Amino acid sequence: MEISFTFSKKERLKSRKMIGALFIGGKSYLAFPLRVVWQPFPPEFYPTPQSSVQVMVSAPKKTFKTATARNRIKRLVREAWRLHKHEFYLRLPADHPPIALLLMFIAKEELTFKEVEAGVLKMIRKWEP
RNA sequence: CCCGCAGACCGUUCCAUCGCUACCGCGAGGUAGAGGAAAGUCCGGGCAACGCAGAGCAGCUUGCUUCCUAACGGGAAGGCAACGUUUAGGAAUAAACGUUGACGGAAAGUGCCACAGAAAACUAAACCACCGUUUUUGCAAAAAAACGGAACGGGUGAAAACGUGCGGUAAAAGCGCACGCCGUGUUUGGCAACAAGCACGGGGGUAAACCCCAGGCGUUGAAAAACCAAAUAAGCAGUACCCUGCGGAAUGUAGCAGGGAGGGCGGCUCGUCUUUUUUCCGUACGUCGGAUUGUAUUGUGGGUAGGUUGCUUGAGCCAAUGAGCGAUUGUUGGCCUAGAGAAAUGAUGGAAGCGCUUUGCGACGUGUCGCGAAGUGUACAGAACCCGGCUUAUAGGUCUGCUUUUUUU
RNA sequence: GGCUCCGUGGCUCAAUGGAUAGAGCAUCUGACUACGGAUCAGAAGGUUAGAGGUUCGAGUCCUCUCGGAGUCA
Repeated sequence: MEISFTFSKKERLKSRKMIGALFIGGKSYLAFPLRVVWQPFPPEFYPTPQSSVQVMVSAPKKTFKTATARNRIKRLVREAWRLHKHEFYLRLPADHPPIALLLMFIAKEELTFKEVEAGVLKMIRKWEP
């Protein structure tokens, strides 16, 4: 498998409907400082996902008041995912349906890139289909 | 020079690696990519949809004048008021400079003004003190009581019925006079707010209490709106709801048997159960035609998921020059400068710049400057249709003007 | 992105522009009791979210800021 570090529009979760479904019925687990929520796409889902994994990142407004702080957190998490997502792809069975993935940042203060990267690696290790 | 205040402006840069969004290119790749507040949403517009004869009422909102502007609750210039400082005056007050001002109307009306005080607003009101007359007491001075005069003084209060001074009087009072404040009318100056003069008058505060006067305002906001369009509901249009035989009725429109087709149940080359529409009309008497209702299905329709447009060339930016005290604006030339959409503009590493602290060396005017080292800081904050303002946040720096103090000459 | 509302002791709420902002629960102290509860008496606890203004006087009226809640597909 070719290792790619890109993170384009196709790999982002953009469907409002799928996001709503995630919050209602997604499976979740904790990998501090992240809380992971995920769910496979239903087979008849339209528009058909272009990638085997679609990811979104969120940071709560309650702990990070300013838009700048939230942007910073989301960029760090997205950057860590971009650099390590190929490891997740290796753990994914070939015949598995496409999945939607939500990474919620739940720490109370801003962390460094190293700490966020460790969290993303932990999250990939803990994932089980 | 330092500090402070006011105003205007700037508000990090470079390299490497891995990325993101848009556009261009067949491709390799190339080009562009947050702000002064992008923020708060406090105002005003553009734009869009819907509504709309005209006028008024209600509601909301603005409030010295003139000007600027697409418009504004914004800005400019001016007027007036309050406060501070200085000067003049015996004082009320005036002038100059600075700062601030939601700055129409309280002599249209209504309400309110706690406590204290005699009285908080009817040409009002007599608590103490003041003055006169009468009576009583007393040698007298005077005291007490009654009646009357009188808002000058005291006291209360945030505020006491124009202010200061002189006259006047038994004592007093805008009662009279001079100066001053204020209102109305009028003349002059000014585009106007307003100012000055003259005449008449006499006035508590509160309109960010009700209210009066004058001006303005249709409603809803890009989740607006237009287009394409899975799904699904209503509506509209079309099609289907059977075949064979027997047989009843004519005052009627039904029934029976078999077959076909669909569905359910039972381990199933069968069996069994069930459905094959409802209501009505007829000039038809053929088991025919029409209407209606229901079901199924096709099309249409509608517009959800999703997509496209709106979406960045605009009251645009820069420069020169003309008009204006100024806000602003005319002309000419040049430029194109983010366009995302659960939401891009980044991450990591390394340099540099700037500031602060500590410290070493040198210079001189002895607390500053220059050079070097170490540590540390580098803010507030992220476009969401677009503009014009206001308000709030902000490390550090630059420029201009000014007050006071200190030091030196 | 737009709109509406709210903010008063630890909690739940009052207060017409007018004295030192009041009530219940909770807290503390004392009494009662062998002890505790209940009861009785008393006390403490407030920058009325913050700042500025109007007024003689502001929790209340006006402006701005901060925080919170709700609502519109």
